[in-house]
Amino acid sequence: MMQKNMDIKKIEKISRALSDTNRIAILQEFKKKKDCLYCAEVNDLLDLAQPSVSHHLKQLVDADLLLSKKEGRNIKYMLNQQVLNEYINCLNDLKD
Amino acid sequence: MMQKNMDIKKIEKISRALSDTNRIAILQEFKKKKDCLYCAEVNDLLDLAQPSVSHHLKQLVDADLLLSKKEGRNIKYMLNQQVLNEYINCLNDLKD
DNA sequence: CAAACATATCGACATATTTAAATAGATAAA
DNA sequence: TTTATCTATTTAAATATGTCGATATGTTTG
Repeated sequence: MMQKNMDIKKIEKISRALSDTNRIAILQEFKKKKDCLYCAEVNDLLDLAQPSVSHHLKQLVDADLLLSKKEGRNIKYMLNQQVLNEYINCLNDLKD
Repeated sequence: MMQKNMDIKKIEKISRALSDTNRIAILQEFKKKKDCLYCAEVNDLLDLAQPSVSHHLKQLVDADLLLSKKEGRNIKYMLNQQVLNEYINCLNDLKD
């Protein structure tokens, strides 16, 4: 079931997570991969030190835009389509 | 004509404009009003000093989310539905 | 168990953002 | 034209954010 009303603090948090070119690039990378991305792939994607990448991934996870799953010593990330949809719905509600 | 691809810097700028509860509240206020908001109404809406409100409105205008029109000594703001739509389209493109 | 690997956390620094007081500019009213 | 009103800009202070080196934690491999 789709939650229609995100509270304003949640909208702020997601917007802030989206307000960085590195994090947007991470999200866009999901289109190229099937349905998941590994931490190491994100490290290769971005021209940043490992702690910085870790920081950006944490922002996205904390905003619930990404889901993470530990697989041995790797971490798998998946796009949280539901939260992204809820966010888009809130933006659509701004119109009219 | 709808521009489909917003560049990553533009997405960042709009996201950042949306990453503040005061600015989100401003945008949500457009639903209650017919199609425009005056600067003075925004001042009444937010519990902030006038220069702070001016700052937030500038962020929204600089991101092209708001259009402004001078009317005498007042300023009228309108939601830029086209840019909002383009932004939403970019977010939709992240899915699948 | 020891070494190698993957990711997270800490500490420090530089830059950006939010806020408000003071002031400036532009327009309307008296 | 003087005064009041509306909005923007400047300046400064507090807080937040992005970055990386160093290090810690957890996991696999030898």
